[in-house]
Amino acid sequence: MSTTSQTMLNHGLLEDQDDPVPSHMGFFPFPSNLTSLPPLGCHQSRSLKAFSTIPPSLASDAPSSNFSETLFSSAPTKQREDITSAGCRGSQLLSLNRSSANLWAWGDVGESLTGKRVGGDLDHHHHHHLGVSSMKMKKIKGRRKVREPRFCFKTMSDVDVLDDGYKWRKYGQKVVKNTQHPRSYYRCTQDNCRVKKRVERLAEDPRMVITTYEGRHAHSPSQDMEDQSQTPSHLNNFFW
DNA sequence: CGCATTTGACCCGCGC
DNA sequence: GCGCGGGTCAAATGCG
Repeated sequence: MSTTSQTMLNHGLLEDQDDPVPSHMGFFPFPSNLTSLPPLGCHQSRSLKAFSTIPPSLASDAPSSNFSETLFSSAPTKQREDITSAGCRGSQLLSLNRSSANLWAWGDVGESLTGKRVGGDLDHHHHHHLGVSSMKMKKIKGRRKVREPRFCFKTMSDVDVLDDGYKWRKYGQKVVKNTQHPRSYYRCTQDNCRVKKRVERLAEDPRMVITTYEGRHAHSPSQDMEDQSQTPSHLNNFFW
Protein backbone atom coordinates (compact mmCIF):
# COMPACT_ATOMS: atom_id res chain seq x y z
CA MET A 1 0.00 0.00 0.00
CA SER A 2 1.21 3.38 -0.80
CA THR A 3 0.72 6.45 1.20
CA THR A 4 -2.69 7.87 0.92
CA SER A 5 -2.86 11.52 0.21
CA GLN A 6 -5.62 12.17 -2.24
CA THR A 7 -4.03 15.26 -3.60
CA MET A 8 -3.81 15.10 -7.32
CA LEU A 9 -1.16 17.20 -8.83
CA ASN A 10 -0.61 18.24 -12.35
CA HIS A 11 2.70 19.39 -13.56
CA GLY A 12 2.94 21.04 -16.88
CA LEU A 13 5.87 21.26 -19.14
CA LEU A 14 6.29 24.34 -21.17
CA GLU A 15 9.41 23.58 -23.01
CA ASP A 16 9.15 23.44 -26.72
CA GLN A 17 9.71 20.00 -28.01
CA ASP A 18 9.97 18.23 -31.24
CA ASP A 19 6.53 16.93 -30.65
CA PRO A 20 3.73 19.25 -31.52
CA VAL A 21 1.73 19.07 -28.40
CA PRO A 22 -1.28 21.17 -27.67
CA SER A 23 -0.51 23.66 -25.03
CA HIS A 24 -2.99 22.17 -22.68
CA MET A 25 -1.50 18.77 -23.01
CA GLY A 26 1.59 17.29 -21.60
CA PHE A 27 0.73 17.43 -17.99
CA PHE A 28 2.22 15.15 -15.48
CA PRO A 29 -0.24 14.14 -12.93
CA PHE A 30 1.72 12.98 -10.02
CA PRO A 31 0.92 9.99 -7.96
CA SER A 32 -1.78 10.39 -5.45
CA ASN A 33 0.60 9.80 -2.65
CA LEU A 34 2.88 12.52 -3.76
CA THR A 35 2.47 15.38 -1.43
CA SER A 36 4.86 18.06 -2.38
CA LEU A 37 6.12 20.00 -5.28
CA PRO A 38 9.48 21.42 -6.06
CA PRO A 39 9.92 25.02 -5.09
CA LEU A 40 8.58 27.54 -7.46
CA GLY A 41 11.22 28.84 -9.69
CA CYS A 42 12.86 25.55 -10.32
CA HIS A 43 11.78 25.77 -13.90
CA GLN A 44 14.05 28.71 -14.30
CA SER A 45 17.08 26.61 -13.84
CA ARG A 46 18.22 24.74 -16.86
CA SER A 47 21.00 22.89 -15.25
CA LEU A 48 19.46 21.86 -12.05
CA LYS A 49 16.11 20.36 -11.46
CA ALA A 50 16.56 18.24 -8.46
CA PHE A 51 14.78 18.84 -5.26
CA SER A 52 14.38 16.82 -2.21
CA THR A 53 12.81 19.21 0.12
CA ILE A 54 9.25 19.95 0.85
CA PRO A 55 8.72 23.58 0.10
CA PRO A 56 8.02 25.40 3.32
CA SER A 57 4.87 26.80 1.88
CA LEU A 58 3.59 23.35 1.23
CA ALA A 59 5.05 21.47 4.08
CA SER A 60 2.26 22.41 6.37
CA ASP A 61 -0.27 21.17 3.86
CA ALA A 62 1.33 17.82 3.58
CA PRO A 63 -0.77 15.11 5.09
CA SER A 64 0.79 13.22 7.89
CA SER A 65 1.40 10.20 5.81
CA ASN A 66 4.62 8.34 5.85
CA PHE A 67 5.74 10.37 2.96
CA SER A 68 9.18 11.49 3.83
CA GLU A 69 10.91 12.88 0.87
CA THR A 70 10.31 13.64 -2.71
CA LEU A 71 12.94 14.28 -5.24
CA PHE A 72 12.31 15.89 -8.53
CA SER A 73 14.93 15.75 -11.10
CA SER A 74 15.56 15.87 -14.74
CA ALA A 75 18.87 14.30 -14.12
CA PRO A 76 20.02 11.56 -16.40
CA THR A 77 20.05 8.13 -15.01
CA LYS A 78 23.63 7.88 -14.00
CA GLN A 79 23.60 11.09 -12.12
CA ARG A 80 20.42 10.19 -10.44
CA GLU A 81 21.84 6.92 -9.38
CA ASP A 82 24.84 8.65 -8.03
CA ILE A 83 22.59 10.79 -6.02
CA THR A 84 20.50 8.06 -4.66
CA SER A 85 23.32 5.75 -3.95
CA ALA A 86 25.20 8.50 -2.26
CA GLY A 87 22.56 8.60 0.36
CA CYS A 88 19.30 10.41 0.37
CA ARG A 89 18.79 10.81 4.03
CA GLY A 90 19.31 14.48 3.86
CA SER A 91 16.74 16.87 2.56
CA GLN A 92 19.04 19.11 0.74
CA LEU A 93 19.12 20.52 -2.69
CA LEU A 94 20.87 18.02 -4.81
CA SER A 95 23.72 19.12 -6.89
CA LEU A 96 23.81 17.72 -10.35
CA ASN A 97 26.67 18.12 -12.66
CA ARG A 98 26.83 17.60 -16.32
CA SER A 99 28.98 14.81 -17.45
CA SER A 100 30.12 13.92 -20.87
CA ALA A 101 28.34 10.67 -20.56
CA ASN A 102 25.06 12.40 -20.21
CA LEU A 103 25.28 15.30 -22.53
CA TRP A 104 22.51 13.88 -24.60
CA ALA A 105 20.01 14.29 -21.93
CA TRP A 106 21.05 17.70 -20.89
CA GLY A 107 21.43 18.73 -24.43
CA ASP A 108 17.92 17.79 -25.15
CA VAL A 109 16.49 19.70 -22.32
CA GLY A 110 18.66 22.66 -22.93
CA GLU A 111 17.99 22.90 -26.58
CA SER A 112 14.35 22.42 -26.22
CA LEU A 113 14.33 25.18 -23.70
CA THR A 114 16.53 27.62 -25.45
CA GLY A 115 15.70 27.37 -29.03
CA LYS A 116 14.81 24.02 -30.37
CA ARG A 117 16.23 22.72 -33.47
CA VAL A 118 15.56 19.17 -32.93
CA GLY A 119 12.53 18.39 -34.96
CA GLY A 120 13.86 18.22 -38.46
CA ASP A 121 16.81 16.02 -37.97
CA LEU A 122 14.94 13.82 -35.70
CA ASP A 123 12.02 13.06 -37.87
CA HIS A 124 14.09 12.43 -40.91
CA HIS A 125 16.61 10.23 -39.32
CA HIS A 126 16.28 6.78 -40.76
CA HIS A 127 17.11 3.53 -39.19
CA HIS A 128 17.15 -0.04 -40.28
CA HIS A 129 18.35 -2.12 -37.44
CA LEU A 130 16.50 -3.85 -34.68
CA GLY A 131 14.96 -1.95 -31.92
CA VAL A 132 14.16 0.91 -34.14
CA SER A 133 10.97 2.35 -32.94
CA SER A 134 12.50 4.06 -30.00
CA MET A 135 16.06 4.05 -31.09
CA LYS A 136 15.23 6.42 -33.85
CA MET A 137 14.51 9.05 -31.31
CA LYS A 138 17.93 8.98 -29.91
CA LYS A 139 20.27 9.96 -32.64
CA ILE A 140 21.03 13.17 -34.30
CA LYS A 141 23.70 13.05 -36.94
CA GLY A 142 25.23 10.10 -35.27
CA ARG A 143 26.34 11.95 -32.25
CA ARG A 144 23.81 13.80 -30.26
CA LYS A 145 21.07 11.78 -28.83
CA VAL A 146 17.70 13.06 -28.12
CA ARG A 147 15.75 12.29 -25.07
CA GLU A 148 12.68 13.73 -23.60
CA PRO A 149 13.03 15.71 -20.44
CA ARG A 150 13.09 13.57 -17.40
CA PHE A 151 11.71 14.01 -14.00
CA CYS A 152 12.29 11.74 -11.15
CA PHE A 153 10.96 11.73 -7.68
CA LYS A 154 11.30 9.54 -4.72
CA THR A 155 8.34 8.41 -2.74
CA MET A 156 7.89 6.14 0.16
CA SER A 157 5.50 3.49 -0.98
CA ASP A 158 4.88 -0.17 -0.66
CA VAL A 159 3.72 -0.40 -4.22
CA ASP A 160 6.14 0.02 -7.06
CA VAL A 161 3.82 1.52 -9.59
CA LEU A 162 2.25 4.66 -8.28
CA ASP A 163 -1.11 5.61 -9.61
CA ASP A 164 -0.60 8.74 -11.63
CA GLY A 165 -3.73 8.57 -13.71
CA TYR A 166 -2.16 7.18 -16.83
CA LYS A 167 -2.10 3.64 -18.04
CA TRP A 168 1.28 2.04 -18.35
CA ARG A 169 2.48 -1.13 -19.94
CA LYS A 170 5.61 -2.74 -18.71
CA TYR A 171 8.10 -3.40 -21.44
CA GLY A 172 11.18 -4.38 -19.60
CA GLN A 173 12.85 -5.11 -16.37
CA LYS A 174 16.48 -4.96 -15.56
CA VAL A 175 18.59 -5.77 -12.61
CA VAL A 176 20.68 -2.76 -11.83
CA LYS A 177 24.18 -3.28 -10.69
CA ASN A 178 24.78 -3.02 -6.98
CA THR A 179 21.11 -3.20 -6.36
CA GLN A 180 19.05 -6.11 -5.27
CA HIS A 181 15.89 -4.62 -6.66
CA PRO A 182 15.15 -4.69 -10.36
CA ARG A 183 14.27 -1.61 -12.33
CA SER A 184 11.08 -1.76 -14.29
CA TYR A 185 10.39 0.08 -17.52
CA TYR A 186 6.93 1.24 -18.46
CA ARG A 187 5.48 2.93 -21.49
CA CYS A 188 2.26 4.84 -21.71
CA THR A 189 -0.34 2.67 -23.37
CA GLN A 190 -1.92 5.57 -25.20
CA ASP A 191 -1.37 5.58 -28.93
CA ASN A 192 1.18 8.05 -30.14
CA CYS A 193 2.30 8.71 -26.64
CA ARG A 194 5.93 7.96 -26.11
CA VAL A 195 6.09 8.78 -22.47
CA LYS A 196 8.01 6.30 -20.46
CA LYS A 197 8.63 5.81 -16.86
CA ARG A 198 11.06 3.84 -14.88
CA VAL A 199 10.47 2.49 -11.45
CA GLU A 200 13.01 1.19 -9.03
CA ARG A 201 13.58 0.89 -5.37
CA LEU A 202 16.28 2.55 -3.46
CA ALA A 203 19.00 0.17 -2.49
CA GLU A 204 19.53 1.73 0.89
CA ASP A 205 15.89 1.91 1.68
CA PRO A 206 13.66 -0.46 -0.25
CA ARG A 207 10.69 1.38 1.08
CA MET A 208 11.53 4.26 -1.18
CA VAL A 209 10.41 4.14 -4.77
CA ILE A 210 12.22 6.11 -7.41
CA THR A 211 9.99 6.96 -10.33
CA THR A 212 11.46 8.60 -13.38
CA TYR A 213 9.24 10.03 -16.08
CA GLU A 214 10.56 10.69 -19.52
CA GLY A 215 8.68 12.70 -22.06
CA ARG A 216 5.37 14.42 -22.13
CA HIS A 217 1.97 12.95 -22.44
CA ALA A 218 0.26 14.09 -25.60
CA HIS A 219 -3.10 13.44 -24.07
CA SER A 220 -5.04 13.72 -20.90
CA PRO A 221 -4.98 11.15 -18.19
CA SER A 222 -8.38 10.16 -19.51
CA GLN A 223 -9.35 8.17 -16.54
CA ASP A 224 -11.03 8.52 -13.27
CA MET A 225 -8.39 11.07 -12.56
CA GLU A 226 -10.09 13.58 -14.76
CA ASP A 227 -12.39 14.66 -12.05
CA GLN A 228 -9.64 15.29 -9.64
CA SER A 229 -7.46 17.04 -12.14
CA GLN A 230 -10.14 19.63 -12.53
CA THR A 231 -10.33 20.25 -8.88
CA PRO A 232 -9.17 23.79 -8.32
CA SER A 233 -5.90 23.85 -6.56
CA HIS A 234 -3.02 26.17 -6.39
CA LEU A 235 -0.89 23.19 -7.09
CA ASN A 236 -2.45 22.39 -10.40
CA ASN A 237 -1.04 25.39 -12.07
CA PHE A 238 2.50 24.69 -11.28
CA PHE A 239 4.81 24.58 -14.23
CA TRP A 240 8.41 23.62 -14.62
C1' DC B 1 -8.98 -14.64 -27.12
C1' DG B 2 -6.94 -10.34 -26.40
C1' DC B 3 -4.03 -7.88 -23.72
C1' DA B 4 -0.37 -7.42 -20.19
C1' DT B 5 3.76 -9.24 -18.26
C1' DT B 6 7.98 -11.84 -18.25
C1' DT B 7 12.45 -12.54 -19.71
C1' DG B 8 16.40 -13.56 -22.58
C1' DA B 9 18.53 -11.49 -26.44
C1' DC B 10 20.02 -7.66 -28.59
C1' DC B 11 21.64 -2.82 -29.33
C1' DC B 12 24.21 1.04 -28.04
C1' DG B 13 27.24 4.17 -25.55
C1' DC B 14 30.97 4.59 -22.67
C1' DG B 15 35.28 3.62 -20.25
C1' DC B 16 39.43 1.28 -20.21
C1' DG C 1 38.63 -3.01 -29.81
C1' DC C 2 36.46 -5.10 -26.07
C1' DG C 3 33.71 -5.62 -22.12
C1' DC C 4 30.25 -3.77 -19.23
C1' DG C 5 25.96 -1.87 -18.07
C1' DG C 6 21.67 0.32 -19.23
C1' DG C 7 17.73 0.38 -22.21
C1' DT C 8 14.60 -1.89 -25.48
C1' DC C 9 12.57 -5.53 -28.25
C1' DA C 10 9.74 -9.29 -28.93
C1' DA C 11 8.52 -14.15 -28.38
C1' DA C 12 6.69 -16.79 -24.84
C1' DT C 13 3.80 -17.00 -21.14
C1' DG C 14 0.19 -15.62 -17.97
C1' DC C 15 -4.22 -13.92 -16.87
C1' DG C 16 -9.00 -12.15 -16.92
